[in-house]
Amino acid sequence: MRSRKPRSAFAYDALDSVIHERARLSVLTCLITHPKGLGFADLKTMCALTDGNLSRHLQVLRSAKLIDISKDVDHSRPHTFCRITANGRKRYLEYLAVLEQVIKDVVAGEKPDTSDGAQVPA
Amino acid sequence: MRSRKPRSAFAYDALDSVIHERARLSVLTCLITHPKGLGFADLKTMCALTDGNLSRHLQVLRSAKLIDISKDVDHSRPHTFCRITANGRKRYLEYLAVLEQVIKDVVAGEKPDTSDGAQVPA
DNA sequence: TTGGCAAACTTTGTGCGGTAAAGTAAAGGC
DNA sequence: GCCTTTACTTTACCGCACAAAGTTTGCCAA
Repeated sequence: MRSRKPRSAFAYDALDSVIHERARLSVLTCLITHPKGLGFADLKTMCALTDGNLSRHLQVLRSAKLIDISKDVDHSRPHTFCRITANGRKRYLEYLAVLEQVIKDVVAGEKPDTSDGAQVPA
Repeated sequence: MRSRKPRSAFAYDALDSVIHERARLSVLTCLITHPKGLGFADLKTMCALTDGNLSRHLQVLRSAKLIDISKDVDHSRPHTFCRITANGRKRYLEYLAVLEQVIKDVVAGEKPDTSDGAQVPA
């Protein structure tokens, strides 16, 4: 049982830094729950981001191949439409699995009663 | 039901940026699962961090009052010992709750079969 | 007894990247 | 016709993560 975990069991190096950033985590979570895609203004509101901020993060997500961006015109207004790619969905779910692992690690190790910390032999 | 969520439902602004950083998340997860505390070398190995990197993050965690650092001498060697504070535990668990919320949001919105994204009316 | 090597950190420097502020463009009222 | 609003993009700053170099102390070997 002890041999199962490598010594660096808490390294979490699978935590994709592109996704891990708060604003981008927010955007991607929006997009994965809205597979039809979302417009710029929708994302801006849902994620509570400023225009520039969102624009920048969308660029990062696109160059990482996590989202697709299409620009069309709606009611003679520019309209930027974003949706998550298949690869993006895959990588996002892998990222989520790491988050679940973190939670599992904590739940497994939490001992609420040991305020003196006298347990946990090694 | 729709009125329950604010418009910025995916903002996750409770995601504490001090904790969210990968290295620090790693360190804190180590410490919360080891309430007796851990030494510098232990943390370094478990979190797969370099000396300088760990040192820096420990300073940040301490000035945020999330951990206590005590320096004693063990076998006439300096020994830095870290343990999570009560406040640190509280804030870490609040952070974890946000992660769980992210997962819940995704699970609630995920529709694995809609590869064409034709469902989800609004 | 000192010279080197290693353990255990700390300090310094650099570059990336998140954020905000300013800029652009076009529609639509007044 | 100008001023505001929507819808973004670009630019600039600055804080922070990371790594590389520095420091201190102990131990072994010659």
